[in-house]
Amino acid sequence: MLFPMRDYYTPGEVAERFDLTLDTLRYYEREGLLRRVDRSPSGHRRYRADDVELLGLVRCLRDTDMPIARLREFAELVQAGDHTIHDRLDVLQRHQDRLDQRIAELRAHQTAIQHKIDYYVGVLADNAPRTVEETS
Amino acid sequence: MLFPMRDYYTPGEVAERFDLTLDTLRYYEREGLLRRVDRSPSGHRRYRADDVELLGLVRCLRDTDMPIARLREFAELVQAGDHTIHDRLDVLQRHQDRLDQRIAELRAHQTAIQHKIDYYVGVLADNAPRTVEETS
DNA sequence: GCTTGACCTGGAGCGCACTCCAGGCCCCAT
DNA sequence: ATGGGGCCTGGAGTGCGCTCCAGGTCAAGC
Repeated sequence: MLFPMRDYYTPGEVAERFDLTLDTLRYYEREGLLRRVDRSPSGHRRYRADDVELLGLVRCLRDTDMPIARLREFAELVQAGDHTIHDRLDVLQRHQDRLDQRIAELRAHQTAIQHKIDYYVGVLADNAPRTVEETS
Repeated sequence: MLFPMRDYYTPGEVAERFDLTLDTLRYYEREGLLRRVDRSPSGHRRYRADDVELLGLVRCLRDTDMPIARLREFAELVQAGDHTIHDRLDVLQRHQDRLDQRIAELRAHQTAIQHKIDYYVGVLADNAPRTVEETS
């Protein structure tokens, strides 16, 4: 099994699972995106299953361009306890709405770029036959 | 008319049209995203219709996250003349492909986030009725 | 006992895309 | 003639999100 169910995970395991560097992992912790992670007797980090789960969500949100500052706010809600679930939902739902907008925007721009492509293709089509004639 | 057909446009007009600052406009020129723009006798920039058109495309590509460096390469192709149209098409088509990928990625993450939202909604649904009983 | 490898810390550095600033010029309206 | 607006320049500064580094600790294997 690539990522077995266990009590604790090492930094290396977690970094590999989410394709993050150790530096980024520590950076996220410093920035308050994760709670202060447990340590082994020798001081090495030990990520619990719920750290890993939160990190999965963090990764998802970062990959969809949620800024670190908002992720920190979300993480603070998570730490504050179950009574913040409504607020968390709010954060996530707003993010989804922004994502809808962003996707629509990308699509619109993509259409505009396609028009430019079509225009260029037209230019090539107008020129290519002439080139064929010239070379024949 | 908001943006009349004219020989030249002022920096202010162009900035407003594309919702860019004058600083950004100058920055783009410095970075080679536009050719060296014409000047009035007093040294003020005068954007021609084709500057404006290219800027429109630049805006589109930037808004879809094409990095400045690649935009510069594209702008160099534009300046190099009509024989680069094939290369320009290549740049644009690759960008469209990346955009397809990016949109698919955003959608996938959005689905994952939706699962989290649904989970939270479930938690609220499990708790709310109990709260109602308690308060009645 | 020594090396290797995974990890630790605090802090500096980086790349990108702007963004801001001081000091100056020209032109037009009052 | 004076004041304001719009623009000019070169260069410094900003914010974000990492990323890198030096110097150190610890545990396991040869």
